[in-house]
Amino acid sequence: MDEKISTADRRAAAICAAVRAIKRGSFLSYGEVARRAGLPGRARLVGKVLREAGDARPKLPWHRVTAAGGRIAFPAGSASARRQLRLLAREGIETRGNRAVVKRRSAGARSLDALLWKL
DNA sequence: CGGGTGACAACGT
DNA sequence: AACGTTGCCACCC
Repeated sequence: MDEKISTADRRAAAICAAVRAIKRGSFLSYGEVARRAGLPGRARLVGKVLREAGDARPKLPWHRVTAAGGRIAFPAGSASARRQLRLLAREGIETRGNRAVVKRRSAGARSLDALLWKL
């Protein structure tokens, strides 16, 4: 049975591999996972793959994948969001509201919009 | 073939 | 920090 391996399946496999490669205690954004899987620009595909993998691959560390800037992709307060936050916290990742705290490089980069808002 | 949709990202206001 | 827009790509009607 020479199963034709569709590109979709090949991509899904690459994405799962990239997710499995995320070390315990750290996390990556969808875009970054896509890039590491050799699929730059396919962040949305990562989301789709993880959603479907949820039913079939309970071992996959899906909780280590966040939206840009550590934001949790699920609606704040939803069961899924709380589940993900709990799993991250359990690995020692600091969480704040509906996000995983990203290591800051410096404190001065946000002046721009902070101004607009604040005043 | 055209339009809607989504566990996204980047940018502007 | 919070929305709205646009770009993006794979899928499904």
